[in-house]
Amino acid sequence: MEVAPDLLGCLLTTVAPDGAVTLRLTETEAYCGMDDPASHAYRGPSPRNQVMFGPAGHLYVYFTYGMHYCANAVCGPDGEAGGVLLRAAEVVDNEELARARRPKIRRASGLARGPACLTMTAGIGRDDLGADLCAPESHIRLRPRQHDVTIAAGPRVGVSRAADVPWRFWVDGNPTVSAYKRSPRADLEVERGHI
DNA sequence: GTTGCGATTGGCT
DNA sequence: GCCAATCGCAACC
Repeated sequence: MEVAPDLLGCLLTTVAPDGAVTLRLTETEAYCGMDDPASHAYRGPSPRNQVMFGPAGHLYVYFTYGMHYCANAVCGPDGEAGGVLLRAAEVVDNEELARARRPKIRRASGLARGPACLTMTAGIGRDDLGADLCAPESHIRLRPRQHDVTIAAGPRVGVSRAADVPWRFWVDGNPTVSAYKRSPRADLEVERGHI
């Protein structure tokens, strides 16, 4: 959890056959392993989530809604399943390639606005599951931020459980941060809780 | 073996 | 603002 705000402003460079794109992270969301009902790791290790239980600094990629990929930076000690969902970013290098990958997006701020948009623009897919984010020779690298950022925090997006914990972090005022939409299921959970 | 639904997006009303 | 698209996981029967 503590890592999620620290990732804001960090640079994510992905190298693919068609070129390299560098993103600056503007929105992240923490998922805290087996204590977190909203985490994929909540019910223990499985073939799908095993990367989350491995050492920190690797990439956990999952496929959702039959069409989208989302990416997490694994954090926390080996054996504990901590992850930070990369929700949004701004393109800082090779906007031309980023636009080529997302031809229907007009505004630069929309290229990596949302977790699945981010993976599309970065060229991240299933093959990148488990990639080492820290190794210098890795095709996906995460580098520390070079400038301070103003951080805001709030409830997580799109999760049906534990949506009330303020584990979503973003760069305050940044246009690439998606507008907050509360999960309809989260509302159901809240209503249930009050009845 | 079957079923329900998801850490979503983009297009249409 | 609402809804379809589309498939893998995991909870059930």
